[in-house]
Amino acid sequence: MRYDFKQVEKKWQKYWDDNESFKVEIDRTKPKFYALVEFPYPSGQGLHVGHPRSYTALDIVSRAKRMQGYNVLYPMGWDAFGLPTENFAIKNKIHPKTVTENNIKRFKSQLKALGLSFDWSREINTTDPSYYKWTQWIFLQMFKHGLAYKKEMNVNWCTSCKVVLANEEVVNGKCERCHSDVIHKVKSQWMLKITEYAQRLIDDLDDLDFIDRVKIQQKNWIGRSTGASVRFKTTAGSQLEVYTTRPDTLFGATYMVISPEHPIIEQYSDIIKNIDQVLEYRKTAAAKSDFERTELAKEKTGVRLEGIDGINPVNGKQIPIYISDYVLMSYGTGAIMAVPAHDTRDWEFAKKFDLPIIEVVAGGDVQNQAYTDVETGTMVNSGFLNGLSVDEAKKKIIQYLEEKGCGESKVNYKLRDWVFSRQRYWGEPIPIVYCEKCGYVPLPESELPLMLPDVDSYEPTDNGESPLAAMDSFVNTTCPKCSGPAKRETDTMPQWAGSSWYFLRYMDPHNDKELASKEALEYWSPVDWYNGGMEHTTLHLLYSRFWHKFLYDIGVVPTKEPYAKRTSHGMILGENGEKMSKSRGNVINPDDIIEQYGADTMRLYEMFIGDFEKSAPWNTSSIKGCKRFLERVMSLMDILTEGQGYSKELERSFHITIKKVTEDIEALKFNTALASMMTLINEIYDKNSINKTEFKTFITLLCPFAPHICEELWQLAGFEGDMTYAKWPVYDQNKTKLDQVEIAVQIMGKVKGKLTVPVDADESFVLEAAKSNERISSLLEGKQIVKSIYVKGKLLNLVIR
RNA sequence: GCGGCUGUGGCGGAAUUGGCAGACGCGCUAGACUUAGGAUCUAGUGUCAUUGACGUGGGGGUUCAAGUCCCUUCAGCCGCACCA
Repeated sequence: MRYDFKQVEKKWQKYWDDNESFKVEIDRTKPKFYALVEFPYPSGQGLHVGHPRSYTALDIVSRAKRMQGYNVLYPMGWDAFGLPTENFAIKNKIHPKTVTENNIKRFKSQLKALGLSFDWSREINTTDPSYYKWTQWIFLQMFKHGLAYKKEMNVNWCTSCKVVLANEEVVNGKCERCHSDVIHKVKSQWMLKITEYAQRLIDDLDDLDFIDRVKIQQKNWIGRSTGASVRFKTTAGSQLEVYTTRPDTLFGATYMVISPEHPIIEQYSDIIKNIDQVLEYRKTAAAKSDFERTELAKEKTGVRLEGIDGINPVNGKQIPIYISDYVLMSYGTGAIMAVPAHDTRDWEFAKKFDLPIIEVVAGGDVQNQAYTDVETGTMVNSGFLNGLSVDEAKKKIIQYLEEKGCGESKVNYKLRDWVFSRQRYWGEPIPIVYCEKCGYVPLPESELPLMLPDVDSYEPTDNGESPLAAMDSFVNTTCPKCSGPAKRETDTMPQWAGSSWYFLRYMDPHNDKELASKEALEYWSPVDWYNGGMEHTTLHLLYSRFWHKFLYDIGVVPTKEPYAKRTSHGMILGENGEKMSKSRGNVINPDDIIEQYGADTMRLYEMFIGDFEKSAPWNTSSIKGCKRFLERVMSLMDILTEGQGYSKELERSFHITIKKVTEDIEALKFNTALASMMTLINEIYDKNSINKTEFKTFITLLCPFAPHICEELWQLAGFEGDMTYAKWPVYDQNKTKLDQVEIAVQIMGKVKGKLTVPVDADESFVLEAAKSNERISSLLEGKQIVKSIYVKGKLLNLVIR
């Protein structure tokens, strides 16, 4: 039978739409299953071939789960605020709203052409005021709970986007998006206290079914370290506090270093004799971009603070204090004790400035190289610590510091608070008003959503102000508290705001009283399976876990974690094995593939391309294999007989295939699931007939992968009911087994022959059978069997002498 | 530098987790059908050698048995990076 995919696919896409086949409601008679894929940013380029890999995978899971009796929520929406849209709008003089609408239209039709089983009645859009009302509402709750605060601080500033960037958005000192230089600017910014959740964000990973590399990457990003806080007295009287992970090496501290921004410089500006030189160094450091700062990392620079020294609390020794940009103000206390013998950076600095290097952990050659091994080594030159191991010394020194009141154990995190302001137009307005009298005042919830106004120009400004700042009618307002004159916040939220909670909105997308009803949240939470890209591990995934934990704390959501399971797909590369990009000229347009081969073939190919979790190069000629397979599936109609029940020849193969496909879907092994169906169809053609029962099983197994053709065949074969909710086939473990198996006979580990034996034959039986085999017996002639190893159903290995 | 991952035919990739390496697909070779084929079908396809040997980046080890475990080394990819 001919396979007219164009007609078939159109027909069933229309059928699913007309019947709202995938629409779900709360149904307590069924177990629920919430499958989620990262909603796309509707860019002007349209869908990338990478998108369908993730969407098809969870579509397969969703379709299989529906057939297995689950009430499945598989939603889709648009993460539509963001810079590219705004930049396109500026360039082409179209309102970002219009650009967004057009892009969404295109994306939506592309997704529909793939036959994905989304519940479109739950479609959401982060730029819709009825959506961002609740994004703003969550921000207000954070503000009220002290988690959103405004702070004058040194921020990352992209010189091209003209916008502040979060630490997570700076890559190698460049803007993640446009790769322009990132410089530092002191600006007043809205911040979110993600650091308050650092420990819980680490701890709660333990109970989650996330792939390991996601857990590891999040833990590394949060960067917990344990050490001690130590307060050094100074010759100027006051104290200088440092953080160290190696308090055991305190006797080896021969100098101290403060970061260029450290406030002690202001404090002692009249005591520091070379203050001009110090301020000059600070100025130079500030002028460097992040990129230069890391680029120049090899060569240490610094200036000594003349006229002020630190005093080592364990031995009273006076040690010099330096200012250097290898110490960061944003970590720990912005000051360190330097132990050149046991820290590589301190060692380099000490060599350059000719400072003493005192060995306090034996085992290395500290004049030539810092010795940083903590596993072995004994304390030396360390007074009361001498002879102890590093671990013991740590405990003892902390005890000592606590007794003396000049230090204690301390935990530090690399994670910083989240810079939440953006100086751009196309984002959620921050619902805060500034009043001279009352300070920062939250908008009353009744005034939400605070609508993003139409402005004359949404060009970004060089002075670091949002385009909204130029709009007096928006800016000038009255204080909700005292009714006096006040000014609105004009920065907007970052793109990550709307996506930090969107999975909750899908549960109850049209609710105008709450972000979602208690009932819906209770029923659908948590997301059972969330698939998305590794690139979001330390951005969206971490941010949304943070928001969700906050919402849990204030009693809005019922679970402390949003996602029960997280998996990640590999990238689809260009045919040349490089990352697909316009500049490399290796971009494959999904529209072309669907046009030429059809959506089912496209879906199959994207799953068959390789291990789902690994990246794989696109190969247009390989698609043919999937197309041929579907044509062979269609042609099963030609050999279909009226018989019922599994035939003798195929029964075992069917049970094996059902088992394999069922298990592989759960395990993300879509490639081998398909391979097993290909093997089965090859067997069916060898036999050259298939009956009704077998056919039904086959197309049911294939339906999640290639739904259009299977629906068509379901109808052609005259099967009853809606295929979307057809019963998933079950396998019988006993029927996957053979009565007779072929086992390998090895001599000294090399295969020398094959034997067919009953599946549960014992060793002596097999040994006898082997001996009576002509070839084997000739090899055994004159030899003695020293040992025989028998693995049931697999092999017999004889060790001879 | 730190953390993580990968290395298997001409290509994409399988391998029940220590048990017959190369499933499945692409490509290729030969044949059939055909006015024709970039369609379809059939057979073959790791390498070398006429019986057998060698083969999972290299070297070593454990084991009756290693792609899988251990040590070592090389190559590539990704993430973080002066985090004290």
